[in-house]
Amino acid sequence: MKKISLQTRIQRSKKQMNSFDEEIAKAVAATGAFDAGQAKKLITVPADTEHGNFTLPCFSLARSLHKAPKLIAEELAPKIVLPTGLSKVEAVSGYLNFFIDRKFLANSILAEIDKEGLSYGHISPNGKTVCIDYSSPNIGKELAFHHLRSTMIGNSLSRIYKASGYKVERINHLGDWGTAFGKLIVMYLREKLPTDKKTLDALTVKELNVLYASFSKACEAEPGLEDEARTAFSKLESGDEFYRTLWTAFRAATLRELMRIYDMMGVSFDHYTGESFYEDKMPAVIEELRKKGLMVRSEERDVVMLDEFDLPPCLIRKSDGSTLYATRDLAAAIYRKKEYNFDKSLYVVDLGQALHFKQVFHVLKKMGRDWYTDMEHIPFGVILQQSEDGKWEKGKTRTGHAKLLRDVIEAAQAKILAFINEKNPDLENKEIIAREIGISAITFNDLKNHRLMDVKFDWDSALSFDGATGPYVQNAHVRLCSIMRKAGYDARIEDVDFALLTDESAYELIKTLTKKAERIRQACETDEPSVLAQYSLEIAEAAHKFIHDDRVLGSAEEKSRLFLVKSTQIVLEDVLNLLGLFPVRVM
RNA sequence: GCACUUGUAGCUCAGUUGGAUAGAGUGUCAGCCUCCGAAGUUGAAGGUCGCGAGUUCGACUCUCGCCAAGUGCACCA
Repeated sequence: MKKISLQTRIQRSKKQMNSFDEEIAKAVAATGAFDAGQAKKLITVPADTEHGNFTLPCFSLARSLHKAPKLIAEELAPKIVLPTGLSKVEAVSGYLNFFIDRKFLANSILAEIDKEGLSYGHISPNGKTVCIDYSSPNIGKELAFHHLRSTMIGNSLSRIYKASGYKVERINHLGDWGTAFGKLIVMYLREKLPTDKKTLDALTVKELNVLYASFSKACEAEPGLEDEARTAFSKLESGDEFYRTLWTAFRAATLRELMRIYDMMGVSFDHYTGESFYEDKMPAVIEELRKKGLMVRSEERDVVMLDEFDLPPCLIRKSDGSTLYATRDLAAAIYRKKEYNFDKSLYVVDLGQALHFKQVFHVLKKMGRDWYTDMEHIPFGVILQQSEDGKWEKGKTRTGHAKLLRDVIEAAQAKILAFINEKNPDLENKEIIAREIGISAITFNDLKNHRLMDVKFDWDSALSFDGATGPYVQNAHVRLCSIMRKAGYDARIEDVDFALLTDESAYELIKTLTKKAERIRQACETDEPSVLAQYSLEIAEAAHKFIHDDRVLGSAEEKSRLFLVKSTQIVLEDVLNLLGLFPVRVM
């Protein structure tokens, strides 16, 4: 007797899985009522399970056939020869509803997860490169709470793109150049702080932050200070060695603290090419603009006019000759295209800068860089916190009242730790686990809704274990791990009887697992980590319900159910990874 | 003034790309642990999908016009 290899079986079932809609379309077309293309377009997944796994509305035929849709469906249903893997077709009020064979579904999906593991649902390399510019904080300031959004959205997107087959260049475009450094230098010298090497090497961000605050304060009494700062930056830009020494020290101090926090959050980058990196690449850009006659003199400044796009002019150089944000972004865009030859270049930056990016992209267009269409601003809303009078407000940076990210992380960790001490005091490494859960909770709170929504941050709901939260999703993962641990052996697909995984709870869970590839695709296409955050909730819910309804250990169905537990854990772990959450195994 | 973003249950939000009776969480009320983590689960109540037209068999979804809130709009980034 010939045995069909597992490999062949999987390939066969996978093919059938991915083309259910096509198979249905073909089967329907065989009746002569629809053509296959038309039918495939109409087939959707109904919201309600009662209406099957796939549905085909027949309303569009009503006119051409001069018949009620209800009748059309009823006449069609008995004529349809069901493709493999489908168990029945039903005609209900104008819809043709198709039902998948539960056993077949369980078999094909679990075999696929068994074979592909964590990368189930991923796409193999497509040879394309995407640059993702995220986090990009300003040097000299500590990471504030609102920097979290770009960091976490970008971190998640970089993982999602990698899972979608892209080569990803993760870029931290540090704000390490610009007038801000003029301010720091002015203040540093004004306060007569020591400038010997030892002192400079030991500088901390905290001290720099104090300098910023005192600069703002001093400005109120002495408005001329702003000009002084601009002059100082201009001097730095033109190569003053002493200023350069100070700048290097400021940068190094900030970077040390940044790295510490990124490590803690599990965030990393391939390139720390900040704005200063493009310092020597800007003259060529300016020269090109001049040569092409795009740069004009206006009110003492050099600008590129963008009237034809209904946009305000883009400033290239200030009246003192120093460069601006846009100049550096132009140089950076051109450098990245040359260096990485990207197919896509993303900028994860808050919504407030939409106009700036529009301008930069259009200047590139005028420069004849037709790849400007591959660049995309990925905007997001701000983080709001509730004030005493109940109003949602932005955290403010200028007044220095903004919450520091490290304080927020510490507070979250403490809160989770207190909870662990109450529920599970003997847990090993509980400080680290508490920190991972705390960071995940904050991250999840940030990613669970659409990017463009403002995040209304509320401690109690973000760190709660109930509802749509990070801890809730992690708890589901932990419970699955716990059952696997207690089983004491590794579940194998050879021991599974798929007929035992067809009850309502198991079926719903399996159906949820089938959606992974589609959700990753959707998250990537729309640059929306929230798609996967919502999906993780769906998985957690279905998993909770399954282990609530279907006893695993000690049951007659143990081996089959344990395998479903394992498969679910694998899917959930990867989704948590894609979101940038820590998939903890105990808590 | 112009541009962009957002309006869905008391509150915080989903809504599978135009499909069937608009769904979760939270809060309120009522259930479920001799049983793998109750950090869970079941149910009740809660709606003019901002307003008004249009497109069509069908609109929370697409188009247009209003209204409200937020954010940008030439020497910060």
